[in-house]
Amino acid sequence: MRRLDLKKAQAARLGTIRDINRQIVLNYVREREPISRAEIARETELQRSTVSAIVDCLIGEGLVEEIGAGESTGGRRPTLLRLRTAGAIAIGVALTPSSTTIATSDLAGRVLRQQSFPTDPDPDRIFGRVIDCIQVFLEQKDGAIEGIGVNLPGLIDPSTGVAIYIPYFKWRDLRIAEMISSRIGLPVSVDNDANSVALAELWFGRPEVSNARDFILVLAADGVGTGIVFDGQIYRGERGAAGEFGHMIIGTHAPVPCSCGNRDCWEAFSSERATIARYLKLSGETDEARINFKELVDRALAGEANAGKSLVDMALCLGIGISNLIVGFSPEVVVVSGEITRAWRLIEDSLKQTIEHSIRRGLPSARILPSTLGEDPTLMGALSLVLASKFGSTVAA
Amino acid sequence: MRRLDLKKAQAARLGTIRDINRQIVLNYVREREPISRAEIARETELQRSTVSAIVDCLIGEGLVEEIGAGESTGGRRPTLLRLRTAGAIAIGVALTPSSTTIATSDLAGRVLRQQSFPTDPDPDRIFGRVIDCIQVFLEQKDGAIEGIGVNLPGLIDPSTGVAIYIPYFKWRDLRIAEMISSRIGLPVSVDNDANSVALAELWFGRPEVSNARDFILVLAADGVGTGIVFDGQIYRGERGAAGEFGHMIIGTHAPVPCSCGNRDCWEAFSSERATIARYLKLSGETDEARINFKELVDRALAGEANAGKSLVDMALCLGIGISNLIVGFSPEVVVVSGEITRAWRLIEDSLKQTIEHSIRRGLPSARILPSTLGEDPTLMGALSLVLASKFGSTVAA
DNA sequence: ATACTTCGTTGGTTCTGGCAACAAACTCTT
DNA sequence: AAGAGTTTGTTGCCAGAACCAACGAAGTAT
Repeated sequence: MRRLDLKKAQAARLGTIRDINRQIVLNYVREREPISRAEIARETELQRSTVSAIVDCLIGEGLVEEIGAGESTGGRRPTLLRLRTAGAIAIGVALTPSSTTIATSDLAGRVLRQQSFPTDPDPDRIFGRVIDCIQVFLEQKDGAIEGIGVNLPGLIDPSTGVAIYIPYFKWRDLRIAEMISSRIGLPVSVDNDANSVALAELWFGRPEVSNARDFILVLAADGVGTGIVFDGQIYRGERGAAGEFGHMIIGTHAPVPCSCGNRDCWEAFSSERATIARYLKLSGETDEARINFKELVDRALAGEANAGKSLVDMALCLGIGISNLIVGFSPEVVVVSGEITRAWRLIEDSLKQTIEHSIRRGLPSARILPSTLGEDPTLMGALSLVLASKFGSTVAA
Repeated sequence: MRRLDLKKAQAARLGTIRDINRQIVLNYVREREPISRAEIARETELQRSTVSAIVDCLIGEGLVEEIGAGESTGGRRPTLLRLRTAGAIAIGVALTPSSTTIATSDLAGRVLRQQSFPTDPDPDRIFGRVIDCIQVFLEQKDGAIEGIGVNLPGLIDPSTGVAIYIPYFKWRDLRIAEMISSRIGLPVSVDNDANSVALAELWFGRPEVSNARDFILVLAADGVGTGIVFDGQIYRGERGAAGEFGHMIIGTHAPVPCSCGNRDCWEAFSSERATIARYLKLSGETDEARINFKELVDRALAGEANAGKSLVDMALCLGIGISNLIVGFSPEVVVVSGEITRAWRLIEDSLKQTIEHSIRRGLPSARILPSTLGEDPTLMGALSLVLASKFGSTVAA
């Protein structure tokens, strides 16, 4: 029961009906491959002839391909269809405080080529290198790249492709989309890291997550970011500034200052930086050559008590903020992402315990799951910015 | 860029295109009346002939009517259209802890007949009376009632019409929709008070609010409820349990226990009950015949210092929760509703001050507005449950 | 008066899904 | 082994809705 936005609402033209059905058929192929025309017709209640016409069109566009006949169920064998994944179609750029990763992927989100290097704090130098790297990928011509997705940690306006503020490097108002697009000539989508990881979970996560219409992604990294998915779509708020629940107040005297300067934000308690600070205090180290969070997780997994304890503390703090979000949103699922998920077995209990404890009587809880995106969720996020636009609907319900 | 829900997605049939355009044209008439066919055609970029066909159809259904010719702009004068508001079309039932109000309204949300009585704590008795009252309204036959909307304060599942838990009366699992529908034979929509007031703001609020795609409504009454509007639609979450940010933790030692039993919820600091408790403490009264919150506001408006101070305290507490919501959602607007808005001039500064103070650098703030629905926002909410379904879209974008 | 605008309608065209019939390909029964 | 029955995918025709062009109606400006 949505209220129409008359400024944006597009009246349905003759082609709209086809656009809607094309989108639906494409998504059936994506989610249920291998699948036959007849089965799509049964599920959508479209005529087999209509589905055939649309599939012919999708095959013509190179999005779908036939892969021979399936099993008979008492009659002619169905011709099975799947996504045509030959060749690279998207480039993703994941910029984090420590490193920058660039990769190409096919239509199904499988990474084909990948390259990483340390992130240079000078914006001109790092984006110069990113552009060079993109050009190398393009010259390899193993597919027709249709777009570039970039994510970085901070406040981004995705509609203009401007990075408004990146706290870690103190970058302000970088016109990233324009910078890359003017050199490369391809469309560039830019978004916040947490939002784009949420997008990746929505499109490429495990079914428990990707089939949820409403969920929250909590990305615990150098800061704490949240991505909100509502009705199968990323909620961005005004100027793309939503999802900054990391700055929700949950207490006082955090171990480190938040990127916004305060010491009472959720982020100041639950980020990787906060956890490293706690670990250093626990173990009495004052090593300025700060230990890497990755190493800290490794030590915890190897059984080092102090490392384990600091991760558990992190989980407890994460749990407080998550419980607040569950109470307000009542999402189906909360996904936790970031390096810490490697140590899931060490923290799962603490996390869930805090949450169960503070959920109010009568209100349903939510499932808490670790990220389902494998090695590099942030990279998948960057790629999703491009891939989701191939499958996502701007029109239909 | 929405991800389709294949289980729910309806393929576009031949009639879909007309449904979409019909909805768009109807909403142009609603929002821009008086308006001509030609202007709708210009704005929607549909053909004038197409718009005419759709308008004929809407006139036939009794939703739209012609009201003579408008001004010429150098050629033939346009025929102006408006919503046909003759007769009652909806019945709304607003049940609050103190009183229950029932009213009929026309298509534009204008209240035609209205009746109130104290709310009986016994569910059978109160709903019996509600049903009797509805029947009286129906017998008056001043229109064709198409549906009944009911709201009440608590946890509701709108999809089944069941009141899961109403804290104030300790009602559990009342099948309200069924109860009324089986006696009256009309469709019944049931929802939480805050959600339905948010719906009313979305459809019948001032343009600053109703044209916002994303806003949050904070209903400060016996409890504190929040209604979340995302992308022009009410966000309900799983089992309709979203919007319970009233149970967000914002401190300790609240003046009264929350309806959930704890003393750390936002609601326990900012509700009418909390404010009355503060007032009684300030003024040294211990009168068990509790003062009405309405009276408290009257006294504050009359200049009584203790009454004013307790309202200011309420505003400060409301501000803390609101600032947390702004940081996370970045909504365009936050609407405050409830009896307290009568004293807006007394509390506006305190409210905005808390919020400005805790908004983080770099993040946009939001406009804070008092409810724009006049006398009885809750009643408008109940009516909106029916009216929104006449205009809302389940299909188009 | 005459020319030009704007509005709303009409009749024919085009696009797209619905429908029915059909051929292809396969299974199962006799 | 043959025929009956099923399932799949295609083809040709129909119908609904938007598109388009033309037109009459009703004004305004010269």
